Amino acid sequence: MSDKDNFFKRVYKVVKLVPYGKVTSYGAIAKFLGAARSARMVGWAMNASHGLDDVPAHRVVNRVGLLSGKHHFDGINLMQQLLESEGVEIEDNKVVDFQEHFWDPMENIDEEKREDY
DNA sequence: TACGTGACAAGAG
DNA sequence: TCTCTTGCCACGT
Repeated sequence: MSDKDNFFKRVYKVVKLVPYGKVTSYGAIAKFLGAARSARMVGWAMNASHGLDDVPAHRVVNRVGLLSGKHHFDGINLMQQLLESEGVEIEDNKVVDFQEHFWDPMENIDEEKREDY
């Protein structure tokens, strides 16, 4: 399964699982995919996800909750607006109460399903 | 074919 | 505690 799908597609699968009103980090996704030190690749995957309507890239932020990818959205505030519409407060390009909104794939995707990634 | 780039994270000093 | 350096690897030129 994962052999056929490239790293990007695996990233997309995880991002799609992020629930409404929640956010996760590049590192968390990278770690989940077994490439903890390849968080940069997750960023690349997000960059390549433009045009893919079903990939909620706005729910992916860096480890401190910073919206480091906002400039890659059509509008500078689009990412913020999308998150706020989901109930996630943003202040200074940063997620307020990041810990409260953080969704960790390592803890929310059961092991059996992980093998599918 | 080869090299530089990149929306990050973690460890070392 | 803060800053710098290294690791990672697919994609574009």
